[in-house]
Amino acid sequence: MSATEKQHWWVGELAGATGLTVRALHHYEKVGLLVPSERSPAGYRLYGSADVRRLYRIVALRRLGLRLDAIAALLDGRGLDLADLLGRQLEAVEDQMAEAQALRSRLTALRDGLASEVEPSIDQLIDTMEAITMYERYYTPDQLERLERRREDVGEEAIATAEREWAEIFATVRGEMQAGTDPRDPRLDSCRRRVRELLDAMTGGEADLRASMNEMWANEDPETLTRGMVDRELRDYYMRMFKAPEGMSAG
Amino acid sequence: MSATEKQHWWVGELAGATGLTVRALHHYEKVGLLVPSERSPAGYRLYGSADVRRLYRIVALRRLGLRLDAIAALLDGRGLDLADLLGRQLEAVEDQMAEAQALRSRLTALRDGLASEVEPSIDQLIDTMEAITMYERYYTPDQLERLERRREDVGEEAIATAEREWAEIFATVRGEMQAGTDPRDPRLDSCRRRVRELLDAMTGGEADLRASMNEMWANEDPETLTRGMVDRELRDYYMRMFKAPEGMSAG
DNA sequence: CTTGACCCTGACCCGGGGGGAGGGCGTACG
DNA sequence: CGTACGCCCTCCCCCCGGGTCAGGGTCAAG
Repeated sequence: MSATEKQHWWVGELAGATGLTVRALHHYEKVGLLVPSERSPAGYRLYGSADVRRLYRIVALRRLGLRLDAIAALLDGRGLDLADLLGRQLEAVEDQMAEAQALRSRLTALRDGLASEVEPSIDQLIDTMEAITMYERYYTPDQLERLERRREDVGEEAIATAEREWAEIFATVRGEMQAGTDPRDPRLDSCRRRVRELLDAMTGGEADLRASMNEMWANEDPETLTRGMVDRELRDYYMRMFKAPEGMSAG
Repeated sequence: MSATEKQHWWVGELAGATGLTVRALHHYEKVGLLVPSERSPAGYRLYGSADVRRLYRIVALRRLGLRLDAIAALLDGRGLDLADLLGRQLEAVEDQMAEAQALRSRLTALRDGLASEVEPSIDQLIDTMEAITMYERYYTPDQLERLERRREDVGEEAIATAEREWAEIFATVRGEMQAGTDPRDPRLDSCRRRVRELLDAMTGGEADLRASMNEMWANEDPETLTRGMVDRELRDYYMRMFKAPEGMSAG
């Protein structure tokens, strides 16, 4: 109680010192998180040193993303297992990171998917979104992330080159199909080899990626998947190219 | 207009089909995003096939995290550069990912920092938070992430071992200090070597981490930094251990 | 006494709906 | 033909963490 020590602070001083706004301090009072211990005769809020200490704790806890009611409960010692609270907070943050990552992955996929268009239309955007949704049905979030990282690693040019290669391959295969060539004919060996190389480049040889890709390729509409480049007939011919001759079951 | 084709849907059907709630569809109508083109005599909302198509687009765009007003603007063709919108959305998502990552990093650091306590108190939590805030002042987010990854890589046991080693080193150094040994005395060479090894283990030999660490070590209160293990006197003695003899300037 | 910076309360606003009250329809079954 | 059950309607308040007025009082220096 020495006369030289400051007894109380006005709301503006505290706001300036903590980086909060006056309005925020009003709000904290309203929800019962920080009620100034005194008022001046004119009704001004007067915060004592205990209030100030409490405020600094509030600010620290806010940096963990805790909600105001959780902070109040903590500071007032009302139950709440600390470790448990932090654990649940961590879980919530990880959930929202996963959500944000999914969003980002969709947005970048969309950007890449629309990059070739001069002025992309909403229709194209929706189509691409449907393709993305399809991908999300077949790949786990983890797999999608790995695919994305691979795309980043190989770079845009390599991807553009690969796209052209696929187009060439499918053109060649379509030609053989229309010529009536047997899909297992050795004449298609070079195509098969190039396909294997391309797939290896896309998946980095990871088997689970390959499995998910095959699953999608077998079940989904190829026209949607390849944006019109491959129709069902060609897709079925293509799949027969890689089937072992004995494995032809009637199912 | 064939009689066999369904002309319209009730809200509940659409809600069930899209995974939205009836309430959400009411909301979309209120904000003008999706207004059913008809009403039954009793006032029931009747959605036509165009409405349904629009709704599916809304759902697709919502998966990008777009706001309802942005979606309405897009679907109504009101200006809005598509690429620009997606770019800004991506930026926003990346901001919120960075924020979530900062939160997660604080929470895990806190968990690790409090792991040694049986039943951590709020006071200890606040102290640890202050230490974390200090770290954030000296390391960039990127550096913090690298430090964290290194901690994960070396594992808990190695960290605990390192902690014990630091304690031993500081005990030894304190002994020499109290015995009046010159900080540059060769007798401390083995300590210096162990310190260098430990720092290398912590930073993986990355120079910028080392620089930030030195900065913090030089400027901050060592008692806070080491939770009371090192006081200012010992810190200063320790720093002189690594200074070149000629480099002693008066500034 | 005035001026300018500070303070007060009260109220509405944001986003994307959740939840419920109170009451009207649709339709299948007895 | 009644009735039971599920669906639908509108209207209203609630969440969270404050932002942003509006309208008026207070403090300290000149």
